[in-house]
Order: sequence, then structure tokens, then C-alpha cells
Amino acid sequence: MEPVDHHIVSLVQSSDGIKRVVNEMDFFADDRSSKQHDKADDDVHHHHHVKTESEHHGADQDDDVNTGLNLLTTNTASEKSSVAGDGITSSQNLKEKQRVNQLADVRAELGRINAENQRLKLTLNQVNSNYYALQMHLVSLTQRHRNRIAESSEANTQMNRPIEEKTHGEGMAARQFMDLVQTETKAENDELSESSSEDRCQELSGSPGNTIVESMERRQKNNTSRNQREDTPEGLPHPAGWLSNKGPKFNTSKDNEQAQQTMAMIRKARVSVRARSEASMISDGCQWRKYGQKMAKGNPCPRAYYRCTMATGCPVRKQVQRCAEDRTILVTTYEGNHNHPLPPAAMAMASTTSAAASTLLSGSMPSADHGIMNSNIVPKGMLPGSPNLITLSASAPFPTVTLDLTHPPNQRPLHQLHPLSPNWPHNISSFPAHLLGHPIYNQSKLLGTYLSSQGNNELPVHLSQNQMQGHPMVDTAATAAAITADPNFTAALVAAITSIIGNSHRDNSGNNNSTTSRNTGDNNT
DNA sequence: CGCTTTTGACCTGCGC
DNA sequence: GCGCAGGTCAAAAGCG
Repeated sequence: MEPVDHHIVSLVQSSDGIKRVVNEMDFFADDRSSKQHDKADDDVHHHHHVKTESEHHGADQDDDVNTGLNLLTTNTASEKSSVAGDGITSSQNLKEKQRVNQLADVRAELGRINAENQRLKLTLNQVNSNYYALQMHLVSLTQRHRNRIAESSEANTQMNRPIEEKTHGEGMAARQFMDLVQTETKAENDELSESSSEDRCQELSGSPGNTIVESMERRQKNNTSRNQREDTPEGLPHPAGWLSNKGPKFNTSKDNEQAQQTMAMIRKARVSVRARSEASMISDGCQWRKYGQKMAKGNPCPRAYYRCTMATGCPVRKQVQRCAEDRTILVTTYEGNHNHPLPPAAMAMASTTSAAASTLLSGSMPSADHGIMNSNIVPKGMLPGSPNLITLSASAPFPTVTLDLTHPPNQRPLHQLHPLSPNWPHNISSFPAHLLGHPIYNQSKLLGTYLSSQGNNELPVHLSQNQMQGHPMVDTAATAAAITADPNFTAALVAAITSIIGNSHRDNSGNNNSTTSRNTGDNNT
């Protein structure tokens, strides 16, 4: 650690230049030096600063001390003239010195903080570089690993299907949901296995998605491409799986019927976040327009309905309502998937939280599918060691991922989701350029693949409060503290997970988000 | 003037 | 069939 006083120079130099730095520093040197002449027995504090001042100025600035005096000689001279024999003036002079000392202390503190900030930035850049290199390596390794797993899991998936077809109710729904998640994993593996590494890189650079739902849709599309509804204006397959359980069936195949139902359910999947916030709505990087408000039963607080307005026809909606039991808790429920690239503010968290969802839904956690079948709100944490952080609900007609982030930052196990420790000091601003500005699920795939391969449910997340609010990244050092205490993070987290759960319309329904026909309110996600 | 919010009406699904 | 609750629409009002 560098000496504190050195940072004073460093701070001022970086802002104003050396010459002005000297002048500024001379302001105090002059003042104090003159006071030293006036009063022999200065207090220890004062003397300390004079000494340190001379130390960090160094020999190369000795000549400048006198030149700086010119700016302040008036006061100094007047002080000298007035001090002699005047007790009152002497006390004023003492106060003046104390103020100067305080100012010097503040400057020293600022300098020290600034220097530490610079040092952290350097460290951050180094770690980012290492992280990215490692990440790329892991992607390749993970790909091979998952290909092997896919081969072995294919048989199990097919064996489970007859049993599931006999199941009814929400248990069935949940099972289907999780099963499809698992099969999705295989589909993804198949797809990935067919693509070269270059293709994957290309995919990272813009091709939409590889989310669970999307891949399921692709598979379904392959199976039922000629049986899909064409009631959307563009002739694209109706997003619809939302309406599949009441609309005309696409074909008579039982598998396809089941697939339709499952797709509907998956599309209905929601992500709910509970976070403490005084604001009426937490910002998550997206633009929302309120289109309705209703009083929900059992809750005196109204429920507000928002839809994403970042792109025309974006089907993503969210509901915001305060918790009836604790009105400081804001419950935000996201539904649907964006049909547009997310802004960095939202994508930052999306890149990591979607990985959380990928891991969460990947079936890698053995207890997940059991819990989802048998409980309303699964009391089991989907992330080991974080029992209250993420839960899945199957009681609703659609699966819901619930993130309870209402615990205080120092109590909740949020670090397991985004360990902001030096282990993961990266942030969005230092992501490789080709990863920035791309659909979140690509990054989620990247990270999710990594996490799955590692058997690690911890998610590297590093977001700043500024990012959450759509502002440029300013300080990375303060990010960690900001995130853990920022409810915006939670909302962003939810948006990201929502994106990967329902992100299915980039390729086959990206344009079919016809604005708000009466019955498409639910099926456009 | 354009966008957003408000708010009552309307539609749909579901349980009885 | 009826009532209830959730969700959405759309006209009116508000706002910058």
C-alpha cells in the first residue's frame, strides 16, 4: 500500500496537472510554513502535516514552494502583521490552522481512496483477462463433457416418458417442465455437437438463442412444422403455446399434444422476485409502461401491470405488488421473453442470472424435480446452501421461479448467486467486446455451461448499481457493496431468469408479438 | 404533441 | 349458469 500522503499528489495530479498540483499543495505549505514562523509550538497534528507535506513534495518541488506563495501571500502577510501581540488573532489563527489541517486530512483521505481505486482497477483488469481466457477454455471443455452426458441421458429420458403420460395435474405439469428442461439439455448438446467452435462463436455474436424454451420450440417445430397454427398475422407459429390447452390441437400425436401442453406451461413460466424496496417499482434496466392496476384478492396493495416498451411488441410483462404481510417487500413477477436485445444494464445481470436459471433448470440438482412436484412453494433451495433464495412453484398453472432476496445483504446467501468476492471480480465493462451487446442467453449459455460442467451452482455475477440504472460503469470497486444492497439487482436477476425461461421467440416468433389482441395477452410470451 | 398513467369496463377462466 | 378473480383494453387525464 502506498503512503497516504503520496495519494494526495496523485489525486491532484491526475485532475489538474503537476503545476497546479504544486500550487494547490503550496497553498497549505505556505500557510503552514508561515504559521510555523509565527508560532513555534504548533500542535503535533499540525506539525505532522507539515512534515508529510514536505515529504511527498520531494526535492523536485522545492523550488515551486515559493512560487506558490504568491497566490496567498496576502493572507499570510496579513496574518503575520496581525498576529503580533494580539491574543484574539492568535486564537483565530489557531482555528485557521485547524481548518487547514482538517482540509489536509480530507485531501489525504481522498488521495488514498483514489489510489486504492486505481490499484483495484488494475487488479480487476488483470483478473478479467485471466477470467476470460479461462472461460473460453472452459467452454470447449464443457462442450465435450456435456456431449458425453447427453448420450447417456437420452435413454433415461425416453424411459420416463410413458410414466409421465399417466400422470395428471400439476405434478404432471411440473414433471413435464423439468423433463423438458432435461431433454432440452440434450437438444442443446446435440445442437452444439453439430456446430463447430466457430459456429458457437458466431452464435455468441448475435444469433438468438439457445434457451431452454427456444430449443424446445425448435425441436417441436421440427416435429410439427406443418401443424402449427397460423393465426398470427405474420403466419408465424403462434406463440402460443399459451393457448394450446384450449385452442385447436396441432395434430393428433400424443407426443405432440404433450409437447404443446408442456410448451404452454414453459412459456407461462414466471420469475418472481421478492425484494425490499421503498420505490413503487424497482428499475431493472428495461423500460416499462403501466397498462393496468387491479386490487388482488387477499392483498390490500394494488397490483400493477407493466409491459416492456423497449421494443414494439415486446411481450414481456411484469406485475408489481407489495407483499401483504410485509409491505416493505416488493414482489415483482416477470413473464415472457424480450424480443429485442437487452440494454447493458439489463444484460449485465442477465448474462449471469440466466446462467443461474440454466443451472437451476438443468436438472443437475437431484431434488429439484421432486420438490417441484409435491409442494406449492418448494421449500428446498435450488441452490445448495441457499434454502430461501430460489424456489420453484408448481401450484400455479405455470412454473414459477421465486427469488427471495429480502434478507439483509449480510445475511442472505446472495453471495452464492453472485460471489462478489475477488474470485469473480469481473464486470460487464470488462467483458470481451464480442460478448457485450448480445442476447443474454448467449452469455447465459456460456456461463451456464461452465457452471453445469463444474457442478457448481454458484454464479459469477458482478453488476454495479450504475449498470442497473443504465448508467455507464464508473467504479468497479464499489460494485459489490452496491449490488448486495441494491434491490435493483434483484429485479434484474429476475428479468434475466425470465429471459432464459421464456426466451423462445427470437427465431420463430420474433415478429409475431402483435400488440395486444385480447386473447394474446398470455400467449405472446 | 406525444407519451405515460389512471381507471372503469370488458373478457376469460374457474369453481360452485 | 352464475359469480368471482385475474388480466387486459382503451378512453381520459396528466405530464414534460
